[in-house]
Amino acid sequence: MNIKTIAAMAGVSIATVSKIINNYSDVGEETRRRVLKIMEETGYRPSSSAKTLATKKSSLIGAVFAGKLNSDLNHPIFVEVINAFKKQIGLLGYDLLLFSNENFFEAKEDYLARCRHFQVDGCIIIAGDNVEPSIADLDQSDIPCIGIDIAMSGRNSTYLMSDNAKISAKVVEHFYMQGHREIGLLGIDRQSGVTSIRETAFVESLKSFGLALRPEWRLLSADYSMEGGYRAMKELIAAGGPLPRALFAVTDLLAFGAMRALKEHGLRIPEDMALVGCDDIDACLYSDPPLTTVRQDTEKMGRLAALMLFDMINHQIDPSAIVVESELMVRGSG
Amino acid sequence: MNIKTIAAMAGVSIATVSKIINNYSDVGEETRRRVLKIMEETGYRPSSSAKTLATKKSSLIGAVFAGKLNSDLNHPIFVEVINAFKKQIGLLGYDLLLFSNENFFEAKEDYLARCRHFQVDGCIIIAGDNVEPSIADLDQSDIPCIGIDIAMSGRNSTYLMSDNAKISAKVVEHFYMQGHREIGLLGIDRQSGVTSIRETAFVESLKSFGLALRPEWRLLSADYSMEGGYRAMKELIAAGGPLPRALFAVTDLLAFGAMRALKEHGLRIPEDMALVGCDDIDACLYSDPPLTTVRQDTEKMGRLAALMLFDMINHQIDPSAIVVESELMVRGSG
DNA sequence: GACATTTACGAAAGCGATTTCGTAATTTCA
DNA sequence: TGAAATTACGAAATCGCTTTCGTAAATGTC
Repeated sequence: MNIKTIAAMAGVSIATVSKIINNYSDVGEETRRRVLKIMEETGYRPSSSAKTLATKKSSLIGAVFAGKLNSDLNHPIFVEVINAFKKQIGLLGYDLLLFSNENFFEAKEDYLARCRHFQVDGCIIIAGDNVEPSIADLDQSDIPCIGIDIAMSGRNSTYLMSDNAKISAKVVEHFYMQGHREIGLLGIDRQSGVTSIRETAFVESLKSFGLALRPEWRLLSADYSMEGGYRAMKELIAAGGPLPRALFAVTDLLAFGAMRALKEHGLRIPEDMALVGCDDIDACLYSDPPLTTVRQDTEKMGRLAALMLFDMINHQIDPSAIVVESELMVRGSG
Repeated sequence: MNIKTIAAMAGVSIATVSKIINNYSDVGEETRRRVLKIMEETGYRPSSSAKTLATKKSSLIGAVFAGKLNSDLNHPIFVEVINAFKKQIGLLGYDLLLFSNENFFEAKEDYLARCRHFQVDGCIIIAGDNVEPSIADLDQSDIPCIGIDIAMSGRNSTYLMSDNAKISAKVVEHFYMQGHREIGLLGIDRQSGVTSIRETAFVESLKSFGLALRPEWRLLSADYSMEGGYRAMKELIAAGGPLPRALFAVTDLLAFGAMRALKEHGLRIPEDMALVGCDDIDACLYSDPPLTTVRQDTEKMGRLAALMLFDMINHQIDPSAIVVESELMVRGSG
């Protein structure tokens, strides 16, 4: 079932059928109706590969998961972003191509080559920590790209991220308003990614309130797991020194770990220690007490990303980066 | 940068270049090396659309989210399955095409048409409740399909699901061995999908132990949300009658809801009521107490699905359905 | 009524690959 | 050494669609 079949059935040339498909004006009204009817009846759909070959447009958006979360759809925040993105981009007539990055046959993951291979019209890059350098090629290429949680600098690229500095400021202010002065930070043993922005901004923010972060209250986890948060808090308690009365964990998972450690030692949340996480993953609602946290508006992030990318593809505008506001969700833990 | 460029640079015909790309044997060793070198240096990659057009194979797997979870990547279990699937299918040389199903311009979601449009080599169908009828067309088509949590019957289709009946049996046995005889069920106000299998199997299993499910201990939620579980449990408590000593929730989220309601009334878990969920979503580890649940081996499910689909595509075998064993994860709640 | 426009359509040349088949050149073998 | 077999390559058709350009017929204009 191809364009030739339709043309033959309608008694017209394939050029005419093509013109009807693409809404050209130089087709007679009666002919158009006749061909349209046949297409409807036969359920004909033009081949995407032939169309792409001819037009160099694929109506496909490539999705790259870069850095530490390589290939991981299974990330509480990003899956929400990509989901919202997919919805919106679908409304705009595109489908999402998830690049596999498990192909050991290729020494290096050359995302640019893969984008060209599939002739994607645009690309979304979801970034964890330690993004691989090949992303830079994509960034600098002529393919419209939008980065999530990664700063892009290319002429056809832009990015979108939460205002991570503001997130920390909001938490500090929240603690301060509640009367807390003994405040700790549970962070990550790493110097890259959005969480490190949160950490430094948190310290800065404390300063602006005339507070300093005591070194022993700066807890460090080796990873983002609950286990990491648990261990860090255990160590702090074991050290026997005074504990902070409020703690900001740069990630909800870390907060859950800390929460467990605190409970094991009979400490109450928030009475003995107020606890605030970051990201607002689903589980915040299921924990006991429900975790106070900073909500990243993932739905908005995904939707905006799609809208921006669409604009870049179709009007080659050169947009500036987008910063999405976050919201403090005050629940039971602090 | 196309095959013609490479051919010109190497001083051979495009036919020869193509043969080298596709590992034909009738190419001289020296020529092969020379062309390969040029391809390497220029970073040339054949166009996917041209290749697909010529071969009718796209190296693409279509992913359809059908039924109640329409378009929702954001589902605790399925996202893990699709993630594992993506990994494995990537190793086998395929990429994943996520169909958008938000395109209002098409009255009905004709997945078969879209598969043909993109000439996907195979298709994975992730199914929630109330699957739309158009899935049947896909099922009966010549396109190799694998269903997750949906029974497929087509000649080129198969499916994979957890042994949901066994899941319930395991829970009943667990409760029984712990000495529980007063057992309740928290289910869904619906007659389709895997959870209803769990419900009926649970009742059957109780019977096999000589137990009956008291009607008032069969709690019903309108949806799968935590809120639903919370409300159902609230009502049961408000009714004032005797409470079961053990409860199986067909979904972890429902269990979390019930857990909250119980806590609000000062009831302890598991001392006053043992609670077991189903699916083992991440949050089970973060709840207090950690939720005893039945773990679906999503990693295995995704991997097996990919392997099966690959076999179906490449050896047109006609495989039988796969049932994946689940495992009871005994944690703090029951 | 003669000429200029407009309308409606089709022929044909791509797009970038694959694949069949033909054919020189080379090797094998009796 | 001559015929047969093998090797190494290329010409050309093909996949299904888009798009330019040409043209016959219909329409408009004065």
